[in-house]
Amino acid sequence: MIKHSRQRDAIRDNLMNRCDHPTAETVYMDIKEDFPNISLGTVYRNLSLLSELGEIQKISTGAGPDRFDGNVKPHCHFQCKMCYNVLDIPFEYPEELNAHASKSFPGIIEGNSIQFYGLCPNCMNTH
Amino acid sequence: MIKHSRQRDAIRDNLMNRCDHPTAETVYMDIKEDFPNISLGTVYRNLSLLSELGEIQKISTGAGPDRFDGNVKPHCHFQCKMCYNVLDIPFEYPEELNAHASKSFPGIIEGNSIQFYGLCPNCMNTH
DNA sequence: ATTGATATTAGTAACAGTTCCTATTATCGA
DNA sequence: TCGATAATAGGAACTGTTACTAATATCAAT
Repeated sequence: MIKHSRQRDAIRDNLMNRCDHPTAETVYMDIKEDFPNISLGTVYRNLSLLSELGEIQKISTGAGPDRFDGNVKPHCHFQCKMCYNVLDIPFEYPEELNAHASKSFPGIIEGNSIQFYGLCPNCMNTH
Repeated sequence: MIKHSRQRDAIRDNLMNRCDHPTAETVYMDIKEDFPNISLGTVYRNLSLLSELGEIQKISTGAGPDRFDGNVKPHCHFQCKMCYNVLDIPFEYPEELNAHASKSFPGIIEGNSIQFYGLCPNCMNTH
């Protein structure tokens, strides 16, 4: 049974009201302004819970800490190899991928994640 | 300037002669049979170097340690949510993805990775 | 073959990110 | 208001990985 908690609300709200892809640490620093005593463990615990519940999305990039996304609509991400920033790729998501892959795979495919990498617009211009 | 090393050869060979997606730890344990004194740091260093050189591929899954793949041809991976094993998805890789994404993204897209998740054939049957 | 410059190593310490533990506090149905 | 228990703060512990250092291996020039 899940009980309500003000901290969890704040974490959810923080993610819903931003368009970037913050780390747990970033969310933690932000929420500290309203909850000076909030613990980093609480942030991690609730980010995990919320992503299990499907209210947010966890993005593991392989470079640096995990990111989180309040937008759970399927979409692709891009990580810059230079600044490690994560951006959305705004193109039509290939919805048929799961079905396509299932044909050649004898297990159960529940979902997928597509990530691009390269140079972000910012780093592209300054180097 | 890169100098030859027997340890690096053994690491490369190990990855080339297997079809799974071992972790650094697994490679380390395997190679210990031929190089009892090899250090885990050496394995990590060479796996990084080899993947920078494009001789092998690094797979970051977001669940558990990184995996490595001696097959550098573009292909998709699947990770089981239950046993965390990583498998290949043997379907035609959507080569046009990068070009497609580039149209709607003002940075430079160098590559992508597609990962599926769900239940592997093994876990599907035993649960 | 010997030498010298330096890339690489083994071993270990340090580090980053995350999870776990425990006593205390907040939530919420009865 | 009370009682059961979910959630918390704070910090310790853990996992995967990288960094450090003295010793060793490689290899081009002699």
